[in-house]
Amino acid sequence: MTRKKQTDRVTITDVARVAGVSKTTVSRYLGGQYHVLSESTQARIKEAIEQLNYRPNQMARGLKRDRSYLIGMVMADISNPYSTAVLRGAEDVCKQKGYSILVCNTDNDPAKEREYILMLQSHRIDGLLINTTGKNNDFLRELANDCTPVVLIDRKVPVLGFDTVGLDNEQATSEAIHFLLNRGYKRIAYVSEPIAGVSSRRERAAVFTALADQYGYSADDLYEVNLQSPERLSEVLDHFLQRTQGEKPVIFAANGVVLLKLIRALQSKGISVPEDVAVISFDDTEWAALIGSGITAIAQPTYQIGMTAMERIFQRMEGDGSPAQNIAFAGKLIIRGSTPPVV
Amino acid sequence: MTRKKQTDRVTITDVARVAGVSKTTVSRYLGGQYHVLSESTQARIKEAIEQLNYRPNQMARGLKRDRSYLIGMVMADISNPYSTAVLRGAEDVCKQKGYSILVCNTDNDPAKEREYILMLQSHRIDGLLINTTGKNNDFLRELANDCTPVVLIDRKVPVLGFDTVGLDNEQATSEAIHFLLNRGYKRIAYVSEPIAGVSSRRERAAVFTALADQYGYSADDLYEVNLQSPERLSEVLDHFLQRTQGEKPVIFAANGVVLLKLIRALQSKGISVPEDVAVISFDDTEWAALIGSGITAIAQPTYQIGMTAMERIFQRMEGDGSPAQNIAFAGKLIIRGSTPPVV
DNA sequence: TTGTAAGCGTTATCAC
DNA sequence: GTGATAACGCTTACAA
Repeated sequence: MTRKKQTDRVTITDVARVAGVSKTTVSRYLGGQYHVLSESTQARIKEAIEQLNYRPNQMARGLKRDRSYLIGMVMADISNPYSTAVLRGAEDVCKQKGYSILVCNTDNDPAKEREYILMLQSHRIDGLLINTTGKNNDFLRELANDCTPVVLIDRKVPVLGFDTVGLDNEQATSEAIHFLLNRGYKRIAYVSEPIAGVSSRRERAAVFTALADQYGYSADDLYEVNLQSPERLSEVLDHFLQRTQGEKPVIFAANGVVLLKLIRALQSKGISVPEDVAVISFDDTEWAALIGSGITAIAQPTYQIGMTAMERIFQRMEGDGSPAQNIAFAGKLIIRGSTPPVV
Repeated sequence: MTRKKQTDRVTITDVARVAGVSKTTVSRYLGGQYHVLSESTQARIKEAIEQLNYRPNQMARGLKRDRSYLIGMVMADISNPYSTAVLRGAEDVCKQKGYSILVCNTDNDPAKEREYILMLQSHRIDGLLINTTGKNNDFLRELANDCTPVVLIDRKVPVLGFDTVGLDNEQATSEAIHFLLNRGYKRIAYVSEPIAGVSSRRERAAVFTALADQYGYSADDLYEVNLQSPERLSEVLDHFLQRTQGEKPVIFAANGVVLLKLIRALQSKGISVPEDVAVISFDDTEWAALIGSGITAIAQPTYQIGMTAMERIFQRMEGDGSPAQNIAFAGKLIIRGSTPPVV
């Protein structure tokens, strides 16, 4: 297999030579300025390009035009199906505009987040989508002085003038809790990953707390668990279920990852859903319907979130200077067998 | 919020001016050639860079050095957890080397695959990871004439001299079938997505077929289903289960996505696992353990597949001209409740 | 140890 | 309609 040297790549100069015109003319053709080109010239250039299998060099083009045709996407956890669903929406918009996406996974590590953002800046990305770790607020604030449009996904950063796209956590959480209350549940636990710094977690938890007094369940049953340590979740379950005095308990998982660990913990303890405890969760994962008689879940319009976020980027790139928007989509409650009416 | 114009970006010239040295000297500093720089010069440059918050422009650097520091990753289905797991492995290797990944999702559409590859070539990616749709063989073959290292993931392309990284499908399938036979199963159905063009599907199915005569199960129970149409899967189940004359049947799902649809179909038909039918599957998805008493599955070392693929890319970039390698990792059978011994 | 100058592959400005 | 030519921000001979 012979390998062509990179430097042997065909350039606009080659095309110009073969077509018998100047680089400028070829460049005009590439730029789609057909109205200033004669038919015959167009035809000759077209042929030369095909014959040579020419592909314009985006680095050169980008250097000159001060655009990279690259969008950065920094996600806290790419393994979360939420992230890939958002990515798909974002990508479809990008593709249509001739842009490509640089994907970075921070693993919820703020240091990685900073490093990746610096790296992306080096590539002169034209836009940046961030699902932030929530622990780089000062650093992110500096991005605001930058020229590059930034859209935050799911997680907001206080004070900043960034566009934000995500779920209407207030509506979704409230709807879910009212649903549980209507079904007759009086003892509700809310289990979340660590809330500090992550706006969506905070917003959801706040609704749980705010409605507690009003509706007579205990705000104390808000549990933060670090999912790295399974013991903690086990303790939380013991603590909560022990407190349920005859009343049917329900556990509200703050996202799909929590739900996964929760189900695992319940199974290992021999606790049945929904006989012993009811379950409801954020994120309608692909497998939620398959667990037992199905897990009641709040579905997010993830694809649309990705699309919308990317559309904001392009609007900003095209000069939209309006104040930062906060776009929140409604969640949809999918009722399944894990939350039967309390008899 | 004031927006800096892109053209106001600080350049190496600015740094040189502030530090009171030439561009060349700054470039040497950036390139890490500290041995040719005086301590005081280094210090002044360092300070200037920090003061100005300078980030080198990768497009300019890339144009000059004929390297983009970009790797393309073209996946047939980014929604598949397999893809993101591979991505994580690939990304960790990249990050350490200062490279970034351009992620493209083809949705198993050959046209999209071609478009994305052309786009990536335009960006002059330094390496390309492809999990191909399997329907662009001629197109892919042309990539071999290119200078850019290509590594195929999971799915091979006939004849081509590309490095390949994936599962040892022969070993894994064979091991799983022998496991089923040892457990006493005599009626085995293998359910796969359309096999045409996808080497991993072909390899797995071939083992199922090859062992059929030898071990007395029917090679006719190899079913190809298009997962877009749920009816087809339902028909397959009817057909197969009707054929099982008193013998305990087991269904072998060719990957995690098939498993998902399979479980859904079984549930909607009221067929119990493992009472009515046993189930085994490729891909140890995060939820496999949670379905009923757990689904027996063949785990792939996905993270390692991603790492290894990316390492091959870098080895090729660094001049390794050895013949194309075919790297196949062993799968690991995770035995759960869905395949009890036949009594 | 440092600097000058050419050039990477494009596009933009100006001329014809 | 078309073409010279000068950038874009960087690296790299070659000089000093």
